Amino acid sequence: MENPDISAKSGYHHGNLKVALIDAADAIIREKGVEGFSLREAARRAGVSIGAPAHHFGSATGLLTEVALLGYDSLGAALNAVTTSDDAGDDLQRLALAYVRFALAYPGRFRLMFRPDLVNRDDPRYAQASRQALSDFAKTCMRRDPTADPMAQIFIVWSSIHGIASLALDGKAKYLFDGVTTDDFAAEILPKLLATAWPFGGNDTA
Amino acid sequence: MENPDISAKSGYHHGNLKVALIDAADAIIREKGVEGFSLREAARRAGVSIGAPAHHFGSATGLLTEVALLGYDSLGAALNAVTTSDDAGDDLQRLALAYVRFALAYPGRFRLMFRPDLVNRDDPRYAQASRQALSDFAKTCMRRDPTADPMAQIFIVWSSIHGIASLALDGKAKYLFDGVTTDDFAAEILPKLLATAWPFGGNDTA
DNA sequence: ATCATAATCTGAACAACGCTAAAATGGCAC
DNA sequence: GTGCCATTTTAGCGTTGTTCAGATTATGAT
Repeated sequence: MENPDISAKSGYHHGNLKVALIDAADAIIREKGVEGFSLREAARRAGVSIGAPAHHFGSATGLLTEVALLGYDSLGAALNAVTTSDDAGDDLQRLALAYVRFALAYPGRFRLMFRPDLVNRDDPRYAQASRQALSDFAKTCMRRDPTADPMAQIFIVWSSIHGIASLALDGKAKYLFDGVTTDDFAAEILPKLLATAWPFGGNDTA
Repeated sequence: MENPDISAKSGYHHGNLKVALIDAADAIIREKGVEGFSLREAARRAGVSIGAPAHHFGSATGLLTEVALLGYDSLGAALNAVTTSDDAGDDLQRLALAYVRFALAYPGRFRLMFRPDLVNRDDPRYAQASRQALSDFAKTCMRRDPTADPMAQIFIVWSSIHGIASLALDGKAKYLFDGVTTDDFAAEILPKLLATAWPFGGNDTA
């Protein structure tokens, strides 16, 4: 199931244990969600003893922080991959779509990224990674309405997107839209929703 | 700290163990957050053996579900307590303020209510409680714009509010608004933010 | 009042977890 | 080769949720 050449180079020393553990943790979270993760199972999957991770990460939080950082990287990449135009409203709409689809495609990663109890947010790389992931997003916000207070605008728009992602991930969309599958929501309902009911999509100050 | 007459009626039988455990769990969550909760400590606080809760709730999830249900009740009460006017936009704004303030005032309860791994959402009372809590809110949404698709509108507005609450609770407001305390955010910044940058506050279709 | 039955609670056991520290092992510079 | 240092193992501690046999109390029928 996983990349076989990641684990076990040879002998007593693993050679690549740090990234092997991160990969194992990410895989567990993808398969069984954040709550299904355990440090011991990550060690097991990496083919190593239960005390080994401590040397590289100190604690479970240390390992999960690395996974969360990768999560922010992949979110940033997903947002960075959306096509841009000269209409900031359209761009914002596509960014929102990508944000929510990322959450639905990688629910474990996404949940982990916003779990302050599982992640060490004092790590300076955390602030850096989250800032970086949302940079395109922030730029587009300000391009859409340069007159508005930047912080206020970004916070409000981000909140809206993040709320949609969170509630959709928690199955509230299913609950409101009467038994629609996650795939249908991401493919059909969500784009329509963003195009019609979402107030940040149009070009207000063209 | 807790209500003393809740625990321990007399002798072998507790007499009121079910609600005593719910109260204990709620208190733990208030003091130490959702992650600080443990079934054994709830039993300890109720002055009862570690196996006792199982009889009433089956599992930890069972007990936490009861706490979450009370959480929805208190959220519904908080939303129900906001003053209403003939301007649906203003009302929506006040409801949003109350929603976010509830999340900031009861962070443990709020987080628990949206943790599918800790709560049994198949319990029919769960859907009922969450529907009930948001009923005022849904009504005001439709009063504000009767022409819009009800489900779409409610989902979008609720998402926005919920996102603000979640991000503020996670300290992202602190991160965006440069070292502001939670109290300052709730008292000063948030009302201003909702009045100016929030797109659902004004009376669009008066 | 007596007694069977149901409800309630105890206490011990089990498997799993995160974390810690001492010991063992292997690679590497010298 | 030898000694040092990073790495990994192993064993142990304290904690958790869950299960279950048995003890205790309440209830309701007779």
